[in-house]
Amino acid sequence: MGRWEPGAPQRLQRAALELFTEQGFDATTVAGIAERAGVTERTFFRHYADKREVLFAGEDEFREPFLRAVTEGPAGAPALDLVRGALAAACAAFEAGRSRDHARARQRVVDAHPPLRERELLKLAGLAAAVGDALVARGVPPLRARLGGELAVSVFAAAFALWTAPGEERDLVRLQAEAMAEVLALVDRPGELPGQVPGQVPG
Amino acid sequence: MGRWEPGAPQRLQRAALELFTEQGFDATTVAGIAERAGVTERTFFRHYADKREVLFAGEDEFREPFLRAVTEGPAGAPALDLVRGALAAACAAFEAGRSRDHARARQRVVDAHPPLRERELLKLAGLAAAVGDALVARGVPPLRARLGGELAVSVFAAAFALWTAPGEERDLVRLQAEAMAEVLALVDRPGELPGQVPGQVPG
Amino acid sequence: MGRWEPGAPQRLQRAALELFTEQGFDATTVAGIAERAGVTERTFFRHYADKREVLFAGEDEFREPFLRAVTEGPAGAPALDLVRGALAAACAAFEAGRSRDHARARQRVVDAHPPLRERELLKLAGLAAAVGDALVARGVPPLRARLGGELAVSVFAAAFALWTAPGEERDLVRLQAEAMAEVLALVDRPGELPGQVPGQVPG
Amino acid sequence: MGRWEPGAPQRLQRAALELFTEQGFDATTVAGIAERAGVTERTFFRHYADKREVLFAGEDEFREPFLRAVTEGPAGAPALDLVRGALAAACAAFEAGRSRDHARARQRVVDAHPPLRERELLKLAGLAAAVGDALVARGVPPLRARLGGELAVSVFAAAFALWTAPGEERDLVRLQAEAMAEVLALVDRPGELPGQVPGQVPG
DNA sequence: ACACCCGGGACTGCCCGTTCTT
DNA sequence: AAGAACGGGCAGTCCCGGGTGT
Repeated sequence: MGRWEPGAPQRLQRAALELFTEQGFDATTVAGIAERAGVTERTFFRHYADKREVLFAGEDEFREPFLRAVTEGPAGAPALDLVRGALAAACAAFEAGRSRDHARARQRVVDAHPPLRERELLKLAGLAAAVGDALVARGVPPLRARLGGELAVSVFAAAFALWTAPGEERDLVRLQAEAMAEVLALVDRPGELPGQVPGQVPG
Repeated sequence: MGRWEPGAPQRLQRAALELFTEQGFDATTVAGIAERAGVTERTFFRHYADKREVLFAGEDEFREPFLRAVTEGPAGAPALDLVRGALAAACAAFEAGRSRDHARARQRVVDAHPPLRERELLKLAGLAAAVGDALVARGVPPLRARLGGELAVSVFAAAFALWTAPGEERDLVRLQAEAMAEVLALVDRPGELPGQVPGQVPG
Repeated sequence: MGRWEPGAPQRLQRAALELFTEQGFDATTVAGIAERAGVTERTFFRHYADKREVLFAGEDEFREPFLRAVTEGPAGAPALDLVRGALAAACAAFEAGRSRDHARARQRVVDAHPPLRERELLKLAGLAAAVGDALVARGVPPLRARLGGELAVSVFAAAFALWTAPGEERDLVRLQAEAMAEVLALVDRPGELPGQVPGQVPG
Repeated sequence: MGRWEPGAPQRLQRAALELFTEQGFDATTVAGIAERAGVTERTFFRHYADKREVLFAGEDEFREPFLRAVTEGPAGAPALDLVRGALAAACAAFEAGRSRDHARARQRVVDAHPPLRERELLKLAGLAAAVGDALVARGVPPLRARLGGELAVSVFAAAFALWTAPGEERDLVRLQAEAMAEVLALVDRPGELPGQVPGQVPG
């Protein structure tokens, strides 16, 4: 053990989320975050590449399961089924992670500040591209794969937004299923109506 | 008439695109851009809110037609048809704008630099949200509307990426139609096969 | 007039010299200099490229006369005479500049701190090279010109070191003449003895 | 025996020279040098006091012979003869050291980067001062001794510069002799003409 | 709308210290 | 002795904003 309190990254994350919430992102300085965490500004940047990254560290936790589900999905499955599997895996990984309250608090801050939104969108776009590449590796034509990746991320993001909305109690898997059903309804696919969990046949 | 050469914004845009291309985004300083444009650094920030914005000024040209097509689409039309109309309007507006060569050069730079990608994604996300809101105003349920907006932007972005790809010669409308067809194929809608322009019946 | 006290560069120079004298170069921070000068750290770097440069700004005052004396010296004069002329011009320019007390204080600090010595040596080497180039332009062979430039600077530096020594009262011209005489004595040139002003023939 | 590859200093020197050559001094980070050498940044600073020192380690190889030649020169010899002896000793020591190609590569880098030039000049100034002190110890008057030390170093540096010039094939002793002859020609000492090796009497 | 001067925060790099390990 | 891991502290650069005068 060194001379310092361990867990500097966690203290920095916590301090940053608090300060961003209390006074906003712009009004918060890295020096202020570091001070509250009991380290120097220099140490902040040793752990996080920039002021925004402190809210996004470890957000790739659900990236791996997401991609693995595509890569290891059943052979010969249509692209949409691979996407469905990926969404299910991502939901499972995510709900096993941080608490819903923490996710809500964090998302409130991110949604309120364009610089943080930008970072989040970049991460999501990277995930969408990775899913697209994985679909290509499974034999899906490139353009369709790209759109499949973006659709997967859109559905996930929509479900996540609902999950972190105030008052919402339904769980992530359920919300994601509803979002996917809305996509199908959007393109007017008969036999699946919005509000139903896919796979369940009415009547 | 002032003492200075007019057209500072144009000179700044041109200088920025050149320098970003020559030496990369990070290695280019605002002072360098201003110098090449023959103005001071301070003047740069009078015209553009930040270093990235110089590549995105006036990019909302196609935002208005996009939204108007949704707002003024035929009453009672299904959401997907409104989206289709918006895409067509956006393509028309875009092809009437700057040259394809300029778009290619600009897009090369944007794609190569994460900070510029972030800004682009934020603008697209804003557009998607606006389309979603417009769909809501047309009676589409909120979740479906949100996904419809993102789908519209995904399709447009995919078509645009192809349009600016080196060697690609097909026009934007055609590429957008193909992208939309791929979306339908993805969700396995019978009667429309991928690779075909929708409406064209095989054989 | 702006909102701020004018003369920021002068205040910074003065503050830096004081602090370097009081607490040494390393123990002095740029923030401390700026604070004493009543400006921010940012302003310090706007005026001086680095922490050392604050003691060397405007030191080229004697560079121009030095070089001009070589360039405009009498046609056909031997290299050593051009050097002599340059030294005389430099002495004149220097003594017309800041006070001897200031030069003493500044030189004490520079001599005591290797980083400042390095900067000084670089400036002197640049001057020597410029004199060498000027001599080449006057027809002196390159190698001899280079050595002539370095000799000129060596003599000037030696005289200057004496001039700023505590207790020394002789003026710069006199000291420079003695240094030059020592060079001649060193290479054992008959007819000119050290301690005499060159040109004066004994007996 | 430790677990690590031995010879870290050599690997660091090699890596630094390569990187400085490839991308310049400023663009090269200590972390980059350490990575290429297969050690950590911290280890770099255990071996070299700063980023520049890695190119100057062991450069004092010729300092000792240089000074010894002055200290142990013939009693009663004139200062200039002691200087000559020192130069001869330094040349011998240097040519026994690293290869001429390595010296060329290193010198190219040093000459191209002011921070490295500064360090080199400081080392040379230290040598000149030491030679001056040694001359004082041999009875040379202080001012003349100082100038003698600087002259010795100037001549050596000029010869070294030629020796590392591209295409130059003459050896260091020869070049040093020519430089010394130019000094004598500069002060117009009769009986020795420039371009001749001293001691050779013209036909 | 441009010039200039200055403030202030983000971020990087150099360099040093300590502690634990081998 | 040599190295890994972690943190402190300062120099220096860049982005961006405010103010004032022309």
